[in-house]
Amino acid sequence: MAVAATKSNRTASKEARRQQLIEATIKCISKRGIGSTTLGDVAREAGLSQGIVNLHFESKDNLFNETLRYLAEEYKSLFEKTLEKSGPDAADKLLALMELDLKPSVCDQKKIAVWFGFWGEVKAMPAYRKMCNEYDHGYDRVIERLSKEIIAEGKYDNINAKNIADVLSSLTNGLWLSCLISPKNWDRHAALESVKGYLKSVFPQHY
Amino acid sequence: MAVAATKSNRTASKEARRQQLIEATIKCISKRGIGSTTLGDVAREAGLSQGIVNLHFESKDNLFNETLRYLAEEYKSLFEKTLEKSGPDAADKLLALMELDLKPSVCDQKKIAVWFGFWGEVKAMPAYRKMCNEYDHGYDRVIERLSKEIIAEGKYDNINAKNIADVLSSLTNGLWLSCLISPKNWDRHAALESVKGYLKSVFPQHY
DNA sequence: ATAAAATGAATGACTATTCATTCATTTTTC
DNA sequence: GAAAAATGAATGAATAGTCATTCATTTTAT
Repeated sequence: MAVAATKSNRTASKEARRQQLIEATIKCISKRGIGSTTLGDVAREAGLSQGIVNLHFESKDNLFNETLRYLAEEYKSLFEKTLEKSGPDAADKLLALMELDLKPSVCDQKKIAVWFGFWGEVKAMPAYRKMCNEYDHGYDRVIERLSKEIIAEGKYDNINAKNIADVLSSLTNGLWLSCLISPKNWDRHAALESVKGYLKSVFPQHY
Repeated sequence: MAVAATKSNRTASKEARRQQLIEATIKCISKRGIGSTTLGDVAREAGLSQGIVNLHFESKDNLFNETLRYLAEEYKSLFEKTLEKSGPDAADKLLALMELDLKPSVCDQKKIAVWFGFWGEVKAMPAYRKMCNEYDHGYDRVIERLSKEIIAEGKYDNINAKNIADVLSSLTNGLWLSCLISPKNWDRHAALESVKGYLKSVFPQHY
């Protein structure tokens, strides 16, 4: 059992508190949106006191930045693990990565609400844009590289790996948005079929 | 010349003022995000006084709702005009609608920033979700119907019109998001090629 | 002159941040 | 091993700043 968990509720380790507050922030943002999430809300959600966020995060801005970074790191780690464990072919890896994006742990209403909340504020906070760009660019390059391999293997003509990567990343983001806006009609299985349908149509020999 | 335009700057018609304030709102949201757009900002952007928004829109909430409705109506009208004037075949109509989404007047950084701003707040404001759903659903049905026609014409096997419609709408939203987040690398032409590439791969006889 | 439109200072509600105090835990002392 | 002292996490009331909204007054149009 981790040390932090053995401690009483009153004094948890600094790291555990930060984690607890970030999770409360995700819940609050997904319930109320960024605009109407107050530090009081976050503290209440975490079952702690008014001043607690400033104690651990210095400022509201910083809490939000760290929350975004937390989600970005979590995704990054899943992405890398997936890339590593899937295979052996590029086609398997590409499919595994697309499946990852639609897994319940990634394509989760709470988390998506936070992502879109931040994207909506991207103009106001250049820090968000910078962070998003840095992470996303890396993923796009991986997808492009895998596409290139598949294209070479299949001797596909007339298709462009960059183009495929663009479509796949846009498609994923778009599917997430539907999940956020029309959760009632949202169907994880149908979404995956959409992605597979696309892969089949561009790489018919592989899927 | 329209009547409104002939009036002096000081006292414009009610409609012209509302329009002016909605445009100022779009500018402000695209610059600062929804979260930090104040009524003072909007008034200043419009070159008017502090209390002006409440005079014409009653409340901030109402101003934001009307702004969203304005954008939605503007798009609706473009969509209908495009559907009507393009053709004659379903394939032409479908392409024209996809091209519409990437035209500078629609795929415009300022407007997209507003859309995503609202989407980010969708959890907090059920009114937004309702409005988005109502409009979007109508477009999806049109796209699906056109896809069905194309499928029938081309006797395409193994493809599902609903699926195509989902992909196309997700793809568009995703391309808009890239335009918002990475405006530096954003390339309208490449985006259109991505969409065309998809159409070609699912409807090879038509595109 | 009257009505309509616009102004902008004033109000009041809300909320991020601060900080003196409380409390559980750990360390030191004897 | 028990009592005393120190630590630092957590609290929550108080502060300070922001901003939506109101409204008495001014400006403009007819």
